[in-house]
Amino acid sequence: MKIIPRSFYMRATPEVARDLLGKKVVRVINDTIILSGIIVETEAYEINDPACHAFRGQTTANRALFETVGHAYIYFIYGNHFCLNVVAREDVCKAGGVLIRALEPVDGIEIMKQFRPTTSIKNLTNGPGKLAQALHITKELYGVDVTHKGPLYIVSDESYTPFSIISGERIGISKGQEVPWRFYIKDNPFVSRR
DNA sequence: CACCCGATTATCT
DNA sequence: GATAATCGGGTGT
Repeated sequence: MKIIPRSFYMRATPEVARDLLGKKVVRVINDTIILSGIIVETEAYEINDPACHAFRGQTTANRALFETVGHAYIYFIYGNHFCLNVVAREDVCKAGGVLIRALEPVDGIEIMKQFRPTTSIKNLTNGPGKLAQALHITKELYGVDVTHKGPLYIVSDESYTPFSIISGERIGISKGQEVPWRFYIKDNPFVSRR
């Protein structure tokens, strides 16, 4: 259970997206409450891709995508939901990030249910807006460094069962469907769509 | 400042 | 599977 170093995120965005599967997102609230989940679904977005928020250049809202890798890029969408990305790209790329689309809940499940009341645990973190709500991820965490201990960071979890990876078209976009930059763990019940 | 729309979700049928 | 809800940010006037 080690924190993933910044160098991990300094590679081509789709590679990082694929390799984040099976890693663990840890959310610490008030230095005491620990919530965590295994990443089971991701998508890659980089600047030369019309579906990427950075495609039309840097703005106040997307600036994190252009800054140092290994930080959180969080955005608010459809008037309701926050979504979590981790900034990741190789040197030659000006901006890029990995959208965390779904988690398999591990620690603090009862607390997650308080942030996001739901009858079925399967409905707790199986979508980008859902997991942000369950882990209490808001714009306050914008730009947080996930390569050091703090309110939000990502670790490796060697005990997680080996799995197969499937890639395909990204979900919910109107441009850039050609590239297969969505990655998910085969047969995992917490993947948002199959 | 008005207009447009989106990397979603819940709630129907 | 179809669709309404909902609102901040980007764009252009």
